[in-house]
Amino acid sequence: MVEHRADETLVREGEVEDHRERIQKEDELTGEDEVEDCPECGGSHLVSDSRRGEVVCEDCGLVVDDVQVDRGPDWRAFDSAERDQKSRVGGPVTETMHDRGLSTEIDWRDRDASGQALSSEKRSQMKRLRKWHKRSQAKGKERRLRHALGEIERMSSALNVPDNTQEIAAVIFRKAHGEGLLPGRSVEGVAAASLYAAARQENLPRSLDDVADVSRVSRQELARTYRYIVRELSLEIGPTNPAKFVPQIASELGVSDEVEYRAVEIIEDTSEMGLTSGKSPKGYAAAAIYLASILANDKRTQNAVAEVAEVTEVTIRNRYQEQAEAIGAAV
DNA sequence: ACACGTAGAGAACTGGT
DNA sequence: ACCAGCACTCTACGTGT
Repeated sequence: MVEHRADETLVREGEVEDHRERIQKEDELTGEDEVEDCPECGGSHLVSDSRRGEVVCEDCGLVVDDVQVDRGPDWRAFDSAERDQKSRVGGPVTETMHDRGLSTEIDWRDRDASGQALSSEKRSQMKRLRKWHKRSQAKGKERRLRHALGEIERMSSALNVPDNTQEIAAVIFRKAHGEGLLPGRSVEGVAAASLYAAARQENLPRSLDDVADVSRVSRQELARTYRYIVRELSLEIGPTNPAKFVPQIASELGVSDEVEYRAVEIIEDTSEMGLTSGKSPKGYAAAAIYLASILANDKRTQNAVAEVAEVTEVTIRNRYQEQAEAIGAAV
């Protein structure tokens, strides 16, 4: 009864607290902090997320600055030994290439760098080289990896998934591959599931349907594979905290700060009682805002709230009554 | 107009076999 | 791997204020 869907819309009981702590830790690490006002809506909820390299307005969702450059190293070292180990020079090593980008390309054309045809002696030498190069590159496992990473890249670009999330997907796939989770499952399915898991981990709003649409597997297979790899790799996928949806909906509705504040309060209080478990976080947030708008004398109609939150009135009705009862508010 | 309730459909999860 | 059962959401419609 506690969790009956692993869908993106779900909140799992017990994970909420853990997740909150984790988010807090992450925030400390990445230095997520408030900056000026949003040029679009004037809201004061601009948040700089250096982990994702974006400055985003929590009110209207505007990405103010997505080319924020992280000038620091992409690793952290705590002593000099570690620094020696992690520091590196050379081309960027990327997880999205099957050999992490450490490849050598040998052109198939028998031309030298200036376009001149090669001598026959050189030609046969190149032929030998190509043969061994291919053999060393793409035998068995490696070929599958390359196929999968190609898939991840294709789906990522179709879904507008940022590069770093793509890299995370690649890491997840490598892990699944390394743990021997592939036999019996399609490479495409695991690749798609890895991408979906990466998006979930990064809190990117990509639904199962979105990913299934661009993948070569059915939604069902994707969901099954996703659950499987999450379980087998013990991936920590946080539940979606309903409170995350509050600023967006509140600002679109144009309610007072008090409503927003009280809505978050309602969510926090009631989720402690396990009311969010199994419910759609967005619908839950919408209901809290509706209830808060009544309590704060800044009432919006169910219809209006339902519209901006993209849920139905029915859902709001059901949720807000539970919430009202739970916090002992007479409505 | 707005709020409320309900029925039936549909999708998705758990647990059992 | 399939099936039954089930909580949840949605659509649709009727009723009450």
